[in-house]
Amino acid sequence: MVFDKKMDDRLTQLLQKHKLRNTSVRKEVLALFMKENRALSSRDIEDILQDIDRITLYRTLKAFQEKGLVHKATDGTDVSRYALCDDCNVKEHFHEHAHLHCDECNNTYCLEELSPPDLKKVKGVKIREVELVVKGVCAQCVNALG
Amino acid sequence: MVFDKKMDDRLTQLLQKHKLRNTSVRKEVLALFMKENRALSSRDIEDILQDIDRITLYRTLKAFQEKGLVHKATDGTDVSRYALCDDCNVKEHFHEHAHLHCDECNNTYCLEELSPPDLKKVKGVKIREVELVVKGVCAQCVNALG
DNA sequence: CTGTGTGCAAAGGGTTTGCAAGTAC
DNA sequence: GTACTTGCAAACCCTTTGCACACAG
Repeated sequence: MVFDKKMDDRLTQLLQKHKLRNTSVRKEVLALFMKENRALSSRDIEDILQDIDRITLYRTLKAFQEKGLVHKATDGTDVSRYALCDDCNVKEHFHEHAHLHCDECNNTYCLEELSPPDLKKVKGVKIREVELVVKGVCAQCVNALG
Repeated sequence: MVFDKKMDDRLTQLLQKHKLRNTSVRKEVLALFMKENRALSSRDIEDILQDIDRITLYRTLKAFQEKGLVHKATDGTDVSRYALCDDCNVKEHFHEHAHLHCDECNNTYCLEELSPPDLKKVKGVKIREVELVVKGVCAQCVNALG
């Protein structure tokens, strides 16, 4: 995949910002995350970017996650999915948003408008991160089904 | 494992109530769920009940889940964990509670006192189930760590 | 007796590790 | 030049499937 200069610069900058080396695999994967508006599993990426080695992909996702470029999107399924950390605080890696897993298309989307409840009322435990997992049918499929 | 009569009756009744045949494997697994106050993975159960065949265990958990005796406890890890459906509506299998996964002991507990927020405000999607996934340190470990 | 559960073996799917060659900086 | 990344093979772990035997109702 060849990107136009503007896109290429953007990808390079994002990688550098997260202290990740600027390789073609990483740029392709990152570009895919920016293009798709859903959480991607390793399998999803593999199916779309067919020229990428599966093992390299696992390591790429691991590196992205460690450097705070993506986060694991818990969606209640057995498959690990990842989504871009657009706005999250990289240091804390705290994600106060929700994910919707669609029963129909089997995709997972971030529900930006939703945030988990305040958990101050829970006594005795230390809370580091909260995620809201929603299962149902996404807007696209609701429309398609009529 | 041999249970006293009272316990044995209780196990048998619970299984019958959920239209599950009354076998020794199922009684042992069910008894373990009742004893432990945490969500159990297949591996957890296997480690504790060492005489139980792994494959039978998978099938037992699947049957329990299908008959509404246990539910999958989403906790953001890669391992599937199950917890007893004490109070949930079996028909809908709707779980309005939260799970806390402890970074220290790696266990997952139900947070009964917490319930997910009302999601009526989300437009355009159809919501079937909501789970709240909390990551942090459980009460026991908070105490142990001082 | 009939349908279901159990246990073994084998296979499947996703993920990780070891290592040699290649590449970014 | 050095440290990191890539790609292939192999291994690993968790889970499912097929089949014969055993058991609950």
